[in-house]
Amino acid sequence: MPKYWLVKTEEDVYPIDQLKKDKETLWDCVRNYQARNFLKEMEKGDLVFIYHSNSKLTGVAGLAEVSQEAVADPQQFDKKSDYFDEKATVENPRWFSPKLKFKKQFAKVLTLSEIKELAYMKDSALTNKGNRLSVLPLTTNQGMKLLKEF
DNA sequence: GCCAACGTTGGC
DNA sequence: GCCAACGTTGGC
Repeated sequence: MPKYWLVKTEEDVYPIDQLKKDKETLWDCVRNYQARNFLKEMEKGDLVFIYHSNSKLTGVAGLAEVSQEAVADPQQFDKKSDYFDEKATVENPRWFSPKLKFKKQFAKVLTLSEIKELAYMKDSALTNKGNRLSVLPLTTNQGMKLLKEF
């Protein structure tokens, strides 16, 4: 049974269209411990909703699948990267990135306000107050029902 | 661009 | 370990 997750990306930075073109990408540059821990928990075959935050249309735009479990995020070792972390070493990396494979782009973006009206989405890190986490788990029930909205 | 809600850092 | 100051996220 695959688990369900939701990851955020800004439409300007890495939209679902780009994932579609790339077919597969390393989900890197996440620099938040809670989010990192969820990235490490992802298993091959898990389903991941792609959410556009800070965008013209804020909401769920598509679906991806975990194609490889998390490895050390290479950006943390690259001095020239904005995501360089001087406290991270190859032997003891701090940040991790799974590989995500494009599955589908939804015909329309399911907006945050629409998601908030769905009773089964009432209790999630996405709809609760705060909503700053960029990687979050959904329950199987939420994931399965959300898929049917498209 | 504004602002609420966090998360992180660093002094003590 | 506490907490103020600061930085970031994300909705609007």
